[in-house]
Amino acid sequence: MSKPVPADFWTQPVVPLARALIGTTLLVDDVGGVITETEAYDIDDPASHAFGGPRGRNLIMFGRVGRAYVYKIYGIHWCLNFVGGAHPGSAVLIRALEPRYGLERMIERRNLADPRTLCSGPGKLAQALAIDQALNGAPLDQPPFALFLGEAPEIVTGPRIGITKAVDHPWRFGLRGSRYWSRAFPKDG
DNA sequence: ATGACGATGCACT
DNA sequence: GTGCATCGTCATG
Repeated sequence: MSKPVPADFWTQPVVPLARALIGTTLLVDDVGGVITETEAYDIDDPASHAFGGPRGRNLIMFGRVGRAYVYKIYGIHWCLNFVGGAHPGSAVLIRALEPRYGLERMIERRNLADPRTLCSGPGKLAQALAIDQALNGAPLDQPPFALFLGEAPEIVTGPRIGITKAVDHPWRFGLRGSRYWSRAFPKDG
């Protein structure tokens, strides 16, 4: 963990932003680790909650950058996004991280001890870091959030997971060689 | 290893 | 009523 996030970090286009977030250390209340997997979602993107313009739950995506967008999926799991990009209506889904800090609290919350699967998926990550609706709209540069850039790592790329529209956009990014992904990336990536 | 399936709430038609 | 930016469990190869 090293330098804090520069002020213009969040206003770069969302795809480079999603790449830049790989290798970043994310803490929520001192629990977290190194982000190993992200996905970009943009406004002109049928798979995005922002598609079709500002309404209902997606309003946060059209608000200030550098904030959390948290939503519930399948009635059960929470998912954490970072609002950012060159224009309103874009965000980065945080899909996985390598646990480094607060392992005991993650293990409690997940009721499972294998570090490999503690945060290997957006729903698991949210559960391990106690992300829920209460953090929707919360600024990422203030507690309980803390974010620290690392050295720029090597990145692998692939199609996004779990969507049925715009399936061919290669907007999923991973920390090359990490064992802490939700699923493998296709070869060559 | 891969695949089916249910859980459970809410946005949208 | 339908469809999710998912996960754990169960079954089968």
